[in-house]
Amino acid sequence: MRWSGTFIPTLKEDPQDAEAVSHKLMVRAGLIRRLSAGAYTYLPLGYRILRKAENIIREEMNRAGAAELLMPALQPVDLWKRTGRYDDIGAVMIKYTDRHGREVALGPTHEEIVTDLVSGEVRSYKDLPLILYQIQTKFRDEVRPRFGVVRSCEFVMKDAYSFDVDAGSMEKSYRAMYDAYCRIFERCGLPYVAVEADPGLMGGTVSHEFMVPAEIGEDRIVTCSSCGYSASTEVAAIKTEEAGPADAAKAKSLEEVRTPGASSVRDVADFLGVKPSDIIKTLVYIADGEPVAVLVRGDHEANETKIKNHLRAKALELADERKVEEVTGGAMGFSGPVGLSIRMLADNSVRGMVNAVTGANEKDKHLRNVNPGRDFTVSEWIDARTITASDACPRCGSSMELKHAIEIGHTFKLGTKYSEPLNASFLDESGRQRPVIMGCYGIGVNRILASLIETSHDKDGIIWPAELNPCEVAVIPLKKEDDLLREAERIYGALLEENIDAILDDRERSPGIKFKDADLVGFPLQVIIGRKSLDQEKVELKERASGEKKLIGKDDVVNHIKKVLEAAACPNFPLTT
RNA sequence: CGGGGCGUAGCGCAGUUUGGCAGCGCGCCACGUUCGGGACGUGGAGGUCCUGGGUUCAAAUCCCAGCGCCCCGACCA
Repeated sequence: MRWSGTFIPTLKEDPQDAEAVSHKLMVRAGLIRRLSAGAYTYLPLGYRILRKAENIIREEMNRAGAAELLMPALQPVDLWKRTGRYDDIGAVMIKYTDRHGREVALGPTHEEIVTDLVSGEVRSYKDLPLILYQIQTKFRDEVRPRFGVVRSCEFVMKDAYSFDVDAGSMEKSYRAMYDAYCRIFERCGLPYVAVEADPGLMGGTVSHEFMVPAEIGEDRIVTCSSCGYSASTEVAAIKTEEAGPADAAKAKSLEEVRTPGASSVRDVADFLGVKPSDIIKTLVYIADGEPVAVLVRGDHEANETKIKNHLRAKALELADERKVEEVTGGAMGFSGPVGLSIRMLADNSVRGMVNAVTGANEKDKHLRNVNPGRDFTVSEWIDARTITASDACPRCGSSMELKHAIEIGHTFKLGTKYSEPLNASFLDESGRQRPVIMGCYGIGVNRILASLIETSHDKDGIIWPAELNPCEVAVIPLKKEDDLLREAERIYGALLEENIDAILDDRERSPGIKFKDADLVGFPLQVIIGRKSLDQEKVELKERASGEKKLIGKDDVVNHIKKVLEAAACPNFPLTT
């Protein structure tokens, strides 16, 4: 590849519409350009990286025994209606009505399609197990596209689906995929963490998210360095030493106080001179149409995933002002548990609270000295709040770290959520019809690039790992002089001969520009051919990551590069299945 | 969808408060000198000031409406 003719529009300054480091660098290095919010063009160099990531994924999926196929992005919506996800996912699904009046979706994911496919073809236990995958563009009408390719409306996903005869067999498929994911992210040079997660709309019981800690991450995870426990904050359980009942002897008598205008926890705490942890926050939710009150301590965050899972609700949302008034009889912001007759869930930490402050279900009024048990009755004590950095590890009790992270992969044990409604079944050895047991496994390929850059860059540009980069070696002649150019051509040609991915910077530009661009784009190895070194029959080899430069004989440099690349390649990971 | 910000040459921006010739830096083109970390000189090209409407002798600038983009929130597989 030659620089001229490849279309690598690099930028000296940050684009004004980018905030995230990875977004800025991808635009500056000439990897992507925005078409509209959430839709990006991959320029030649960006596309090369994307394809390298895809190939790493391909190699590891194939190695794990999965088979690649390609399904249509156009999907008839009735399959989605059969699994009940048409309503669940409806809003993010991009749909249109075709000329025959049929409703068609642009695939946001493919569980329905692949299950339908398999249901028609798999009949016997002898056809199983089976793991199918594809690498394809997905479409989602995102509420808020963000951070360049981190959350876009059109993105490349590797989605895999496993089909097994029983749970034990599915466990093996799941493990094979999980291990393959570890190898993939390792080879991509990502500092990833696999965490326990909530399956959400995908369904199933168990799921793992593969996360890359990064400031711009939209998800939050906790990790324990002592025992290795890690989980999404959506599901991380709280260690419940706070579950003891209140000390009744200390309880003072209930008292109503005026708190004009003070409705937020902060305001009420300041107004009454108490701590946020002395306040019981009362949230009114609507779960599948039914009102539910949820009590958490003032300094805690209610965890909607936990609440939703406890209620086994399909939809859970905070009640609006009108609904709050209807349910509590009081103004929004002044809700409290005393006298409230709806179903009431409370976080375990509320149980031990003595003489707490709550809303009085009346505008501008709160209650003091509220005591659980004496003043109100909770229907269910549950773990209803989100873990914080000060909580102990639920497994070993040590302190935990809380980080933002980008989700790059997600694996699910689905069970029969799709195989049952779509009739994907097989005959077992005894001739009995049984639904296949499924798993599904996704990787956001674009996010691999963005999260790698997010975690691997310096002031000059991007630092790519050995296997994932726009090009392994850049050959850079510094001057337009015949012998320099001739030597550059020779080395470039010899690298290609050796199957080494190389780019020749054949532009007539000043050395400064070539140096800056090479570091910005981040070619891992750079062969610099200048007057000073060539006069001694040598060229300079620069390592982008360390910035280290050495002089090497011009006839030895290709062999030297070969060795460096071999040493940098990731070792083969043992297959555990 | 709510809150905030932005929209002027390919890119980054000033000019808008107080209406009066469309600007700066980088990039681009030509010529010359340069050539080891974004060189220099001289000359040049390049504009729907986001769009539409209004006010005015006069609008990038004031008013109204709309569009686009970014950030925060809500939401999220």
